[in-house]
Amino acid sequence: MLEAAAALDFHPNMIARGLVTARTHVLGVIVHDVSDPYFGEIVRGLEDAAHMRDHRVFVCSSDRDPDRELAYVRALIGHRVDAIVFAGGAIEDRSYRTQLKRLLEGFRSLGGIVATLAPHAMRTPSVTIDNVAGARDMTRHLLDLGHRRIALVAGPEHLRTSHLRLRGYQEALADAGVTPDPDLVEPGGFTTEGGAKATVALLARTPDLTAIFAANDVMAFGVLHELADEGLHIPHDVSVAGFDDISMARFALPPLTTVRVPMGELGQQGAHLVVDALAGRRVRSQSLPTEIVVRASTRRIGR
Amino acid sequence: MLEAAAALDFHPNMIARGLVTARTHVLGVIVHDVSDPYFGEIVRGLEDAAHMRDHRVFVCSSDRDPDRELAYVRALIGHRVDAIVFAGGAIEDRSYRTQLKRLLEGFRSLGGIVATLAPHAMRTPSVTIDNVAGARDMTRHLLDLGHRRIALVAGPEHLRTSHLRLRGYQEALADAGVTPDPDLVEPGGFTTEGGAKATVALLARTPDLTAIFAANDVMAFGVLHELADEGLHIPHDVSVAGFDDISMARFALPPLTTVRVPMGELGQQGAHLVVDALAGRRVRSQSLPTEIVVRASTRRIGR
DNA sequence: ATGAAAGCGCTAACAT
DNA sequence: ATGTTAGCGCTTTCAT
Repeated sequence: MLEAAAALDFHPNMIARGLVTARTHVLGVIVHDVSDPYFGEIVRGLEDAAHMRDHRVFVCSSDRDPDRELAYVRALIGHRVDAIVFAGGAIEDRSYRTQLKRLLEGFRSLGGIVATLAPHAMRTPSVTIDNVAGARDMTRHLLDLGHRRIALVAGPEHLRTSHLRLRGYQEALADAGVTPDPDLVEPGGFTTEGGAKATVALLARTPDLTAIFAANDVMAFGVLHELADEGLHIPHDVSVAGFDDISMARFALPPLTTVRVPMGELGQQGAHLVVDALAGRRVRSQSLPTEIVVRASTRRIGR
Repeated sequence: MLEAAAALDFHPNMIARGLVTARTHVLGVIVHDVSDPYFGEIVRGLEDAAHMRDHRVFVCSSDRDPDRELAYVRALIGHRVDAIVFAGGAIEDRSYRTQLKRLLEGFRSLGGIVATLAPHAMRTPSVTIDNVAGARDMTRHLLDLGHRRIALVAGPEHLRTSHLRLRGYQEALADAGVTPDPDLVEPGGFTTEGGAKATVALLARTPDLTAIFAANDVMAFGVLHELADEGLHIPHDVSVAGFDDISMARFALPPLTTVRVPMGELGQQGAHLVVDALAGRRVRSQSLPTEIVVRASTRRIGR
């Protein structure tokens, strides 16, 4: 009978099944933007592992807009997804947090699972990396290279991930006894455009900088671009470092020194975590290691 | 009563609704790889428009593997998605085509809609660009700049999009009376890695080339990288052009001359097309315009 | 062992 | 206008 079904391309109706089993085999992932390489790679990993374990995934790009994010969460609950995965860092916004919390309580009472792939205050199982350590390591690397005037192109202000990477940078400077200079820190919004703009500001304000650490690779591309535009040579005049190691990073000119974040694995482990939890297995949060990858965009200071 | 529902965070069950209305408000999009910038931007556009019109989207990265693609189509049918959108060009494979055709017949008989955002032989409504014209225009641009030895880093061999872009290149050369040289054409698999490798091969085989046209931007990044590695200056020694205009293209070093494909709009129009069709409106295929965007990676030949 | 029936949460068609 | 009921395609329970 099963062969007959297969031969006739009979497709059992997951919708009907979902109604009775209360399991839809669908996961929702909320990202800032799927077309951002960082999130694209996470979604790809998540999708792969989910597909392997017979689950489908809804992509939801929120642009970090609280209302849009909430609207997506409501829609996902309406579709009775089995789990919601928050891929990006928490948006620091009081009203958003309260509303989200309420929604998620309802979702959980429906049997839903929530997980995060980035720093959140919520007590949900998560797969993350240590943002503070990553930023500290890279800053230390720059320090070891002899740099003292190290600028940071930071992430968006209201984002937890930004705070953590900023803290890592500050900690490394403090450890090395370098006086922190607020003028050396400029937010770049985690966009290439923003990275370029921040570079303009930094160059004007602190022309004595010798290195620029961008809190993500996408911004580092903007830094590289702007510096080249100014006729500055990298790494001769200025060293540049990024964070994430998106696949384009090694093809930047010059190839970008960066903190490798295993985005694909973050997504995969995230999928496994929620599917395991749905199967009733007890799951635990984990932290994946980061690693400095030194390429040609950074160099020892000085002649 | 409705207010009470809203206040209590009551989320009507779309699953149950789907069972009776035979509409799930879910779209499936099949892409080569969400983490590829080209597809990432398409998915983003599709998702935006779908979300606006109250539909959710399943992402399915097939890696252009026929079996994986077929498996995804089966899964999507099982989930009774309202529509399946094929974002990538047709895979030229006999057995795959037959099987796909059968599956889609079943899907249609269930009331499903199929659409494509790239060249396919299927007679489905589509939103596309003219790949031949785009490649012809760019080749002509290079020709106008005085180039005669123009290499092409082509796409994967079994892909319809590759054939079309190759044809545009060939047509422009023929129009200009330039003898085509098969040695100037090397496939690069539509990956950055492949673009770099193709460059190595081309440089060895045809050292007299003065321009390299990569059939997509992702490969152009590899070309740029490899050329820089060889100590060649762009555009002084070699002009480089791409295709797609992914958001990183203007931040390449030097900024990449390319054929602008409106990926986001492709996705948006794709979503509107299928949602309109689902609403019973009669829809028609459309072709979106491409445009040459000249940046710093190409220059007039010459001494 | 196999088969019949109830019910998941909705919508639509019906009756009041 | 309102309320009631049948049924969507499955799984699960219960009777045979």
